[in-house]
Amino acid sequence: MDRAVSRSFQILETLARASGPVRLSAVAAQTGLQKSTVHRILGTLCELGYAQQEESGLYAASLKTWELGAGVIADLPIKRVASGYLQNLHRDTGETVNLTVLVGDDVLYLDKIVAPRPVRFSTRVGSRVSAPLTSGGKAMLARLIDAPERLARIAAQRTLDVDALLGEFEEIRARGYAVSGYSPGVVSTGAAVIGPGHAPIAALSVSAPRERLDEAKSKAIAEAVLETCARMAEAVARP
Amino acid sequence: MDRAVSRSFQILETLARASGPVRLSAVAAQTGLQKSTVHRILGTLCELGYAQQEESGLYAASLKTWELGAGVIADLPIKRVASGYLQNLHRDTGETVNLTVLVGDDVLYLDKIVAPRPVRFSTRVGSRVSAPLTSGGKAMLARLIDAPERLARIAAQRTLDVDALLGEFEEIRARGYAVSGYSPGVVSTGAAVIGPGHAPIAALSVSAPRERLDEAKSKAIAEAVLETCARMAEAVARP
DNA sequence: CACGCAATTCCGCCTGGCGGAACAAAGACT
DNA sequence: AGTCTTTGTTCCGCCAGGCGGAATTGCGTG
Repeated sequence: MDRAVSRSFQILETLARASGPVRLSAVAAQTGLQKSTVHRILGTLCELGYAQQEESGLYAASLKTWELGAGVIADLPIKRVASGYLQNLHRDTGETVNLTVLVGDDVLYLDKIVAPRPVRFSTRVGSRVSAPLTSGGKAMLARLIDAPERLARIAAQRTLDVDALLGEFEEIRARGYAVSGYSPGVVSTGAAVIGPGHAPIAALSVSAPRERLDEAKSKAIAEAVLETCARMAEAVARP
Repeated sequence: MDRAVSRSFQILETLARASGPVRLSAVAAQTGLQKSTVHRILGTLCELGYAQQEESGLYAASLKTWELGAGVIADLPIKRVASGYLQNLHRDTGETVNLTVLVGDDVLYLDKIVAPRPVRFSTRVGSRVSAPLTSGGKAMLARLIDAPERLARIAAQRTLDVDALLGEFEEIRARGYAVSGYSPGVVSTGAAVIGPGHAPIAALSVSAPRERLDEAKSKAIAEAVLETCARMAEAVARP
């Protein structure tokens, strides 16, 4: 395990996570590394173009870091197809729509289209949330045979009503979509995109503030999500 | 300059750029590194979660790499505002719209919304193209005082008609937008978003296949681009 | 002007990265 | 089936390069 490599990513991560440029000593403090070590590695990162030093001396991750990441997602089959379906879903519902995948026990937000009047507590593209807290995450988990084990593992780390969730999963499998409201005042409706091999490969979800929803609109959204997921699954199956 | 750090990014870059998983020996060949070195560093990258090894033995960059990049763009003022304006521009024109920034002498594609019937030769989000080849790039360059020097520098590396471009820049400054057709059969119309400080901070452009364009539509697109850029500049100025 | 904090540089110690080579495993070709 | 090739992995001795404590410089502040 190359120590310098590990440290360089530790440092780049703190830069990327920070909002705005950050001082050298802050990086050192946050990573627990020696200032001189951080200085040297930041020097190399700057030389390589992954970080930049402002005139003020502060450091920031550069767009080259973003480019690197953009490269890995570019040839992800899901992402290539999804964009069009996301647009359709957004057009049909008029609300904020999300594309997520399951990564470990979390849901990772791959893409989103925000509504003209966006919801307040909005997740960022590139952020992770514990899967059972989100509609898309629940929709995907419900389609996995090892869902009980997964829930048990997750419950070991955060309070979670496993039995209630397992019951909810039955319901989700029956009607095809999941509902969640972990952000206050926001209702999310999500469904899984089933890949060839019957495994959920992604989820689409629609998030709307509760006050914009009545029964009819909720139903319309649920149907739109289901319909779009089905179409997208087809598109993924035959390239 | 930490050698291991530099090498680890070299390796991760080749993984990210590749389409699909890649074999260890291919990485070694492409980077010119020793197999054992690549193996060790790849091991580290896997441990850190930035790369993954498939059952078949092939290696690929992981979504964590994408997450890292997503973090740096998340708090970029331009990107935060742009999304809505991109959507508007797409709705108003019905064509593929792009958001680019100038990085060095290249234009970097930050975001795009593709038309239902997309153009054939489409640039990828996260890719770079030499600035003077694109409409957005020309629109931004035309607003820079050191444009002549920049063009001269770029011309040293690729064939470029500097004088013609400088003339074109006059025109671009006069009417506000630039036109380009470096992809065969595709016409792009772009304009710069001027930040506080009178420097171009980004560009919006619309790409459409020539056969879908008549004079009226071209004019409408140019106006929509100009209008949207102006509004976006306002939005960036006052947070 | 003096103080304090942050960035940078220095330098000797020594660890951890390096790469050639050997080994194992999986195909490919005859 | 047997051989040959190629690829992934492991081993190990050498020593360059990374490490970090401390000293120095530079900047902004009271």
